[in-house]
Amino acid sequence: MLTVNELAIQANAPAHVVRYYTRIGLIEPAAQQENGYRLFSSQEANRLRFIRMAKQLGFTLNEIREITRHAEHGESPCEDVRRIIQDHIEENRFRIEEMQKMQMRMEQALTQWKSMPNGIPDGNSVCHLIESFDLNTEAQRRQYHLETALE
Amino acid sequence: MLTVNELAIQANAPAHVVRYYTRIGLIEPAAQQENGYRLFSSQEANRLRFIRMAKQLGFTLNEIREITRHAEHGESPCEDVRRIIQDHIEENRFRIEEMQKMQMRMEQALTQWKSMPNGIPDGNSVCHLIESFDLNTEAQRRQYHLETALE
DNA sequence: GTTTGACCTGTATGTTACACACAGGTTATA
DNA sequence: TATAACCTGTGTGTAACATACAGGTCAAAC
Repeated sequence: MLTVNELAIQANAPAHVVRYYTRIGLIEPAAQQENGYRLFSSQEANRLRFIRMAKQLGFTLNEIREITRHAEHGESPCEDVRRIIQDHIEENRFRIEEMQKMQMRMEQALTQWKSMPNGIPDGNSVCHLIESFDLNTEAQRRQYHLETALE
Repeated sequence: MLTVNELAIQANAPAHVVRYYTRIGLIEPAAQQENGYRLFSSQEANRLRFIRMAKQLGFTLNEIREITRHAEHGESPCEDVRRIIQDHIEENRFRIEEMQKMQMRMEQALTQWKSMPNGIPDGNSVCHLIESFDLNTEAQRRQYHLETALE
């Protein structure tokens, strides 16, 4: 039987994460010491390792919960796993694109601001750097055309 | 004077976001109708537009709060603005890389799994598809170090 | 004149995956 | 036996909204 900390070490996860997973019922202690400390079976260590791997693959904890629930009823969760991972791949593609757009906006802003002095705020303006930021400079339009032409 | 909805339209933000920003004190109604409805000045519409713009550039609401607080005290927030966006650019680069790695892992998993039959999980193996996937150990070691380094 | 319906209001709570604080328990060393 | 380091469970805080809820407002239809 493993305590929280021992389980954490075995499954290569922070201890507070073990406590969190226990709290939301993703893993379950097999027994309890008289002092209230939780004790886990080594089977539970396997489950925790599985959870961490699945998380590495981009599954949410709720999805993982679904998968393990299926598995407990003896049904094969693999169809679900394939479907979920397919969804994640598409969602990730979208997210990565969004982040890259954000990166471009930020870099462009920094470039625009290089030649601008720091201003002192009046009542109307908070920060003229941000307020004057122009997404549609000539340089970016050219960049944009280049990108879309490649799609 | 603008109601929540009118302000939302003017600043091109969802109304529930206007309510949220009001609740956390990022914007402030100038007055209140007898029925409790909030009324905003057009200057507040400027501020809201600023907030939305800053968010587009990747600033968090807390950062925006700091910036506007500086501006209210007559201090120029521009230095902070430049520094913050520089930090965000670096952090974002890291995150994009991580996402791309995860994307690769998932695609790799799908390919590997395509050639395998579905299995009925036994007590030990929750889903042999996932467990059989040979996780990129290098990536995981780094992830773990990142997590433990923060403790 | 009232009733229907669309639309609006504020507040409360749910979301995700933890991080941190707290008060107290345990264990090894001095 | 006292002290310090470490561990325990529980409670609350976090970001930035999204959703639900119960009710208010206003114009049009009857």
